[in-house]
Amino acid sequence: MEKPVTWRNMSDNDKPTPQDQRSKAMQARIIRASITCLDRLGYAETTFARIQAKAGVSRGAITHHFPTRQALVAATAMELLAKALGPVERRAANADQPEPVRALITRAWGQVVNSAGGRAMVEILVACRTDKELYHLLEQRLHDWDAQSRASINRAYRGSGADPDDAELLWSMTRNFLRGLVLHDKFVSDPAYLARMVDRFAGLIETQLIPLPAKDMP
Amino acid sequence: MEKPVTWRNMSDNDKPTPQDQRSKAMQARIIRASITCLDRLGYAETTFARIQAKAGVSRGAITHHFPTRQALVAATAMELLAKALGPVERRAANADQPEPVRALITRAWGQVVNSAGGRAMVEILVACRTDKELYHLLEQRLHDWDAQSRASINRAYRGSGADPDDAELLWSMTRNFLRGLVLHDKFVSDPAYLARMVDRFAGLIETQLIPLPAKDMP
DNA sequence: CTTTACAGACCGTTCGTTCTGTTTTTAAGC
DNA sequence: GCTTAAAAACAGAACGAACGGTCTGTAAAG
Repeated sequence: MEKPVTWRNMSDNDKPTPQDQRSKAMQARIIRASITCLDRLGYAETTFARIQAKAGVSRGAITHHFPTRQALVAATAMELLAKALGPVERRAANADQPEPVRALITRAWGQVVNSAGGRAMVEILVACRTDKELYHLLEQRLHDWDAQSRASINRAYRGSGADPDDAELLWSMTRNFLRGLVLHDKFVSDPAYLARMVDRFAGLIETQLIPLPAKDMP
Repeated sequence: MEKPVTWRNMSDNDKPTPQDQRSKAMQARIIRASITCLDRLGYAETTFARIQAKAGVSRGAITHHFPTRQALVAATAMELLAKALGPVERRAANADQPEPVRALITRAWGQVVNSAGGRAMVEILVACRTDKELYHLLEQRLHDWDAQSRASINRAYRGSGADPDDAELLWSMTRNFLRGLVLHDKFVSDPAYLARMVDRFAGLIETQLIPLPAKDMP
């Protein structure tokens, strides 16, 4: 009752005990079901009962690891954020310079935003707008993630705009644009139109966001 | 009990009867409260009880005009969509040619998307993703509105891209970008960053979307 | 023997919807 | 115009379902 330690302190380099492994596996299982529910049912319908059924675990298992619904969704968001940094930190195949901007944007769309996890993240962000308790749990992490994402871009690209932080500005715009596409889907009857929007947008950003040669990277 | 005729047939040019006026006023009052609730509480917390309290009307009044929650939100969406076409169809002050693109985008952001109605619309679009009943009520209207919005842009601007429908593609991208900003707010600590994103984006679109002289308009 | 990991019953609240009344407007017969 | 019956516009009680959170009990790990 004292404190529901959702994440054990792993700073000391203990080997993970069997109990830790079991806990981590259970949490991962619950979070995976949470992502599916958020994507397919939305935040409001992502209830304990739904996740319980989808994950095939008991009610007690969920409430033990995540005392409130907001805590569960927050944990889900952190999991998604951790995975979402992949494309930004990826280097081009020849590693001599960063990935071309068009390829970067295309992959960010196809593999991150336009996936079950990406759509789940949109649900969480929308919920953050009105659920103060959820936002309180996530605010710091979202800001940290944003800073990390911008720093990664600054390391590998430069912007052609006036401001010195133009590269991260352009990348913030790109993330924002791709996220919006999840909702624009409802306006168009032809899904291919979204791909055209991505392509046209990538063409615009491509002229502004220039890959830095590897030797110029800090 | 037969059919809850929410909208009376006004195709014939009768003068609106007192009862119609009263109905319309009540519906507007409920919808106004619905917009406020959607903006401040989100779709999930926009309940009959909340709207009832905010609008100061009885439960029966709401259920009489809107038999289900989805019907109420759908009516709210139609109201918002009707208002949202304003900036697109507006002409420049001198009327010799359409409004400059930068001014158009700035106004679309400040007066449409980044307003209580704009944020409410984002909530509705997100809800459409997972609420099939709501989406069924709105799908056709959303597609029609999309076509109307694109047609308005095509009438007053031309795109500099390869495709003949480049203008409407660029405008779809702009709408999508501005909508996403409502959520990007949660990532940044400084709200002014959103304004910078709008400005940078407007600068990009400005080079691609060219106002047509009035004489060239159909 | 204590603590953690789970299991599942339980509870007060709130939800959307349905329903039965009451008042106001409309339409019809005269 | 006046009377009157039907219909529409509300008002508000009632209901079952489902929600999040809590609480007690059991097995496994430390």
